[in-house]
Amino acid sequence: MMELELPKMHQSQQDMDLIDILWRQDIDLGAGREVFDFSYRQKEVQLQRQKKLEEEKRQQIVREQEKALLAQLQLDEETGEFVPRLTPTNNALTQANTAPVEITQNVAFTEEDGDAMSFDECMELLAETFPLVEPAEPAPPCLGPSIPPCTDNTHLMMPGEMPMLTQNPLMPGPMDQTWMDLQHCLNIQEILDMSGYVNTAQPANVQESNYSQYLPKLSDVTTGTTDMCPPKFMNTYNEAFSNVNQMNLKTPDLNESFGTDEFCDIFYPDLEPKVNNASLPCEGGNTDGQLDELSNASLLKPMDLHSLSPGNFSTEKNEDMAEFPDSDSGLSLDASPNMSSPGKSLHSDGCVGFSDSDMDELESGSGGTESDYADMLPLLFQSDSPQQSLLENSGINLAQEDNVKQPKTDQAEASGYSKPPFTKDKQKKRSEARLTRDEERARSLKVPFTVDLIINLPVDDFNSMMAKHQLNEAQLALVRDIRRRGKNKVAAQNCRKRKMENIMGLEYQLDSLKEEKERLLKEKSKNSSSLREMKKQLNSLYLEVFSMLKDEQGKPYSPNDYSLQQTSDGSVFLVPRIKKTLVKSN
DNA sequence: GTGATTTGTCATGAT
DNA sequence: TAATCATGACAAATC
Repeated sequence: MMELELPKMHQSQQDMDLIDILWRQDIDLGAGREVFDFSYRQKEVQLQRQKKLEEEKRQQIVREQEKALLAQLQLDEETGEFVPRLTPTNNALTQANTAPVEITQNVAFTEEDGDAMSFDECMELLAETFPLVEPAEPAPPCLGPSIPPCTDNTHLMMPGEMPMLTQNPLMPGPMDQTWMDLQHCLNIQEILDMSGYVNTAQPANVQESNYSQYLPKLSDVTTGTTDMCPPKFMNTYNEAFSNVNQMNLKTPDLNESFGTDEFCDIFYPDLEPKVNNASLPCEGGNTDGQLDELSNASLLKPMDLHSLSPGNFSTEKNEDMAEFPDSDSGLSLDASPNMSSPGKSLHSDGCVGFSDSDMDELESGSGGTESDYADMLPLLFQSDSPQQSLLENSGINLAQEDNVKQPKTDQAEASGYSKPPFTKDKQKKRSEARLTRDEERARSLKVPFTVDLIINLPVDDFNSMMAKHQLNEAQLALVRDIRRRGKNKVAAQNCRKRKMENIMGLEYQLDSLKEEKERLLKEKSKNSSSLREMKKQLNSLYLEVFSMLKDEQGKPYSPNDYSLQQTSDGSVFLVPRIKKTLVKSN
């Protein structure tokens, strides 16, 4: 039991002491002891007595120390300051006795050998000393003549001995506002120092915090509020994207090719205000949602490999393929599978020279993957007929498909919607030539499936198809290689597309950051000028305060010899700058 | 002929 | 574990 009670008692003692401390701190606020606990009144009386005794002892010790130190100092008749006698023991004692003062004045006296205080010193001193001064008011009265000049250089002016400006009846009324402004000025300096405006040590925070403040201005150059991309936008995008393609993905080149405003205006006319949410339009979903649409619409048309058109592998069709080298893509992004299979080529005369855009138009109009699968899968699974049967059926379906799509192709071509770029056409032919090699291999091994089918069938359907046809190892290996290469080709194209979009997104971010940097630099310059002005005002105010402080003889105190300091309780003291000489002497 | 660009392919790791 | 995807690297074709 005792072991359990003792901790409780100890804890109670701690609580009591804590309450005492809190109560002492709140005396100024009018808090009564009973606010905390009635049971400790008696203890409080005892503590007060003990405290008085301690205070008396402390003051006595201080007085003794002052006497001792004073005995070790001598009055400089020229400066009127007390300077330590140059003996090692005295110096050591002086330092020891004046340590508390040194803490508050070291910076001023060690960093500056000159007599004048720096602005920062003034600001610090004023901020600490005059929390409630109003410069707009008439000049504040100084310490009254009754305030004796400090001659006690041992302890300088201890709070209990120093004239307290705040208690001076001549002290002016509230000057809260002005000193709030002055301290705000100090805060500005601190903020400027800490925020790293110049070195951008914390760019991320600054950006995030301030993004929304300046980005809206970018909207000034936006051309509209449409969420959809206008034709002009699309055209410009095409041009810009072509430039990007020619820039070899080098950022400096990108910078040169895209001006800041140009880029932003061109690509994100209606997205700029959203940037502060860290969701750039080229990143993540937005990228897919907008840039993808743009690029899909006119630039990097993604491969649509799902338009399957099983071809005919008869020998005579091989000859036809030789005549139409562009007729066997199906894998390429740029070549429409609908138009590319051997059978297709046979049944769609005049389609050889179609541009990629025309192909894309066809793809978009064809209903995409599902519809093509609907055409394809029945071919595969309606019967387990031999290969020839399958191929023949494929040819029929292709012919039917062509009848549907051909008019659209003609329409697109006739409208001149997209003229085939020569380079693209060449590349298309090249890719088709590559694909033809797989076709050739498949034909040489008598693989009963088209490359399109091999590549684009879902894995389950693909496995079913493979299971229904007994293929030897070479055929199986080739089919799987074709499928792997085809998938990888699409993946590579998507990967490159994403890479380009990322580059464009980063370019956009870079432009945004440049704009932000410019804005911050302007703001910094503005703040610096404001800060200089406030420092001037502060300095003049500081000197004005000092000019009104008079000693017993009516002489003003010199700011070089005295400084104003504020204690933690808000009291303001006039502190002589004797420490300077002490430091110098050391 | 050379450099740049595009595209396909392979290898490898991640999902 | 297999299939697929993502991506860097390389090579070939083309301009």
